[in-house]
Amino acid sequence: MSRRIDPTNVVPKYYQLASILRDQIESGEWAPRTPIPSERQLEITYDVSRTTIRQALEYLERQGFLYREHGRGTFVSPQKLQKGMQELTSFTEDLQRRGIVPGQLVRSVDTVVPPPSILQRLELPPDSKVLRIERTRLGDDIPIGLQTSYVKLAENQTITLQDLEATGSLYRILQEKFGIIPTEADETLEVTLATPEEAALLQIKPDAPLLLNERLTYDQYRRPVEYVKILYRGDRYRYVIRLTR
Amino acid sequence: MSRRIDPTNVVPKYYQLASILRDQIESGEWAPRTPIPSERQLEITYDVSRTTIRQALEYLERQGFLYREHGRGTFVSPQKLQKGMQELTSFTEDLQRRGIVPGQLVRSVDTVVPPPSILQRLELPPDSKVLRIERTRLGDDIPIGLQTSYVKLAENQTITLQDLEATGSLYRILQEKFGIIPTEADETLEVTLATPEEAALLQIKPDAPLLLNERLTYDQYRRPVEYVKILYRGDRYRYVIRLTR
DNA sequence: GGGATAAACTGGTAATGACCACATGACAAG
DNA sequence: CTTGTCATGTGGTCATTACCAGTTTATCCC
Repeated sequence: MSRRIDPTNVVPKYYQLASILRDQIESGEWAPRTPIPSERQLEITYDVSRTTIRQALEYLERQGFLYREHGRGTFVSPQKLQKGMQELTSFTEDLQRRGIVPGQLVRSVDTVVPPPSILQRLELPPDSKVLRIERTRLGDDIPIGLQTSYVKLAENQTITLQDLEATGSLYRILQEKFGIIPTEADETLEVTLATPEEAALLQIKPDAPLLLNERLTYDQYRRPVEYVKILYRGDRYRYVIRLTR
Repeated sequence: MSRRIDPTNVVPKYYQLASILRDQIESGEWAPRTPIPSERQLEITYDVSRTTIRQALEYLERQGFLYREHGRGTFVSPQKLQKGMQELTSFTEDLQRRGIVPGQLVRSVDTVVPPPSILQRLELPPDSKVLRIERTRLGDDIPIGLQTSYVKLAENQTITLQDLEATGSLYRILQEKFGIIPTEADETLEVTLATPEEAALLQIKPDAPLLLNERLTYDQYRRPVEYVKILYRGDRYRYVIRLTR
């Protein structure tokens, strides 16, 4: 056993346990496809109830680290499945995970009245104003995507260029400044062709094929908070996703 | 209260309860954004323990029907979020859900030695044979995608054209005939251009932009079972996905 | 040796009871 | 009226106990 569970810690026990077990998996101490100790054994080892054990295991199972077979045991997932790609992540984390150095150029931050279709998706009345952020996404310093975000904010809330350049992450700002946690999102992907303006910004030819990614993000109260449109260079970007039944 | 829980039923109580609650939500009896009864109240109403209540609620929460707010209650999700799109579904279900009549032409079913890159992804030794299925996917009788599946099967297992035409679903065959349950998958999406052959099959011009969807599917034991490549017409298909944190 | 059976595992479901953390509203104090 | 406090209701965490349902292994019997 590597670490122990601290009963006085404010972090829940099941979460502490999950962290410990995840470490054992990621360090290779427990090999893929091999069974981990049984729930009754873990109960003894870590001196917590089976309730807690199962809560931790279920958490790791949902993240793709473990899988269970009734009557046989709980097993470590093959490494390929351990990368939790099913989650709602930002562009930044996404590229980092793939070994590409992410970067961005903020082209503009302003307040506008967006097209009606976008207002409707954000569940806002006509002529409402929202924050618009236009960015160029970079991978290893090469432009790979044009991103336009429309963010629903309350009257007294705003985000500045300085905020964005300080953290680089819109999601972190939303969470830390306004307590808004992006929790769910609907996303679509389709093919389009570059307009001359888009082509210039992406340093490609007009009519070159692009991957169009649209996303509507909801917060922890299931209110739409952000509509995003990203145009990716077709030759430099690939969208990756994990699906679970 | 509509239905009751049958304690003698082989179906677990939490699952029975989840079905009942899901019906109340889908029928509109419980409106979006309104709180459902508290866990203590449901305990009394359905005469089961809070353990069971919470198991049912957690299940529905993961499916997107409910969301919780600590200290406030459990709420019905907005309808848009109730469609479980994050799941591993087949092409058929996918189109049906979007109101398009799905169809397919099975172009060929045979056994081949696939390219090394595919063998590697299926974790098979060089020169292994796999089942190849080539299909044209139709939406409202128009070709919208070319699908090539490579399926890992044991020596004594095979799938025939008749099997496929009977059910139309490869996944159902895998499950019912061999007990293989597709559980997880890694998927990528990118842009390519149509070769002359592909263009002919899809009734489009050569070099027209296509959406390339590759998928590696794993079974309940986390073994790769199927590699799929689908080429969609860029002007007739849009990929839709739900993301959850 | 072969085959049926039973014991000893595994995870899955369920009940009960306790306490904690957070949100809300009633109410008293200023 | 405003502010702070406290009671109450909500979901979140945890321990304990019991039994069920699959799987594997040992064992007995032929």
